[in-house]
Amino acid sequence: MPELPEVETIARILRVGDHGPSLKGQRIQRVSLHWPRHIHTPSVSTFRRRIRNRLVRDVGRRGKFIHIQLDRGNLIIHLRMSGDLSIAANDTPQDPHDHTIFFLENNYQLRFNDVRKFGRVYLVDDEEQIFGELGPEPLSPSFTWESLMEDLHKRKRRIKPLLLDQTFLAGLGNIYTDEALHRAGIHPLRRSDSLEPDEVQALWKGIRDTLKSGISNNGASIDWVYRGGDFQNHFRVYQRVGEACTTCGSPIVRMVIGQRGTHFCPKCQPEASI
DNA sequence: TAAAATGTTGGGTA
DNA sequence: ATACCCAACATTTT
Repeated sequence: MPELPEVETIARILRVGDHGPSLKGQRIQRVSLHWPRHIHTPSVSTFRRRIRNRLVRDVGRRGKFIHIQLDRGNLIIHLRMSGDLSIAANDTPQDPHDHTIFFLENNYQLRFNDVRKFGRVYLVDDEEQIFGELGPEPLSPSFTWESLMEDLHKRKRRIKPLLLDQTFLAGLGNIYTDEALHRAGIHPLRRSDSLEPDEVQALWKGIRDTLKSGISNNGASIDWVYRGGDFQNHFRVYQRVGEACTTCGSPIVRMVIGQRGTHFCPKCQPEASI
């Protein structure tokens, strides 16, 4: 479940606990690797050695990355398409897709479940090794509509793929990008440097409102991956092809842009003046 | 059955 | 250097 609100929801659960202990304050005894290619940095053997006996100081998020601060170094995890993290007691039966398991001192485990195996795990001294290339955090106070307009006008790209580019803005994925563009009334093929100030303001607000709504609903739970999130019931365009636009009633359409399915309302997001 | 799925990355073209 | 396309990664679902 990989976009900003889902990652934020998972990070919060790890940080404060849910119906069980939190990860914060726990010590990692060892790691069990059933799909060693999960480990991206450093080498698998070095990773095994360096993760032992590390104490978890805090858990946070940057873009779509989970950031686990240790007493020495940083454990950083990207869930990609199908990853999920949970804390489970040792005696809770494992799922066949629990590929990377961290054993904790309190007889619990941090389990990285990942059906499609696209996820990645990093252990680095300086988190900027991983976060350094990321664009701004959309919910941070330093992300303003003026800064967004400045960045948009530096480029000449179609707005949808640009918003998906994590070096441009960190955290948006396919669902929240489509939802944000609909809220802003902007066609996904519009050129970034063609957006007028009032459109940029609407986009800025659309992005932030969509993400905040996603977070307050604990993210979206779709397909076979379920986490208790509810945002899938609030989609206005995503996977609603042929259904009525919540604003004007027109049928939602789908097209492929930059190899990603893209959903929008042709009336509320007019193609005119692309 | 072929297509598509919440993501990224590397390679190639213009 | 910028913009864009395609394939790849691995698995499941429609």
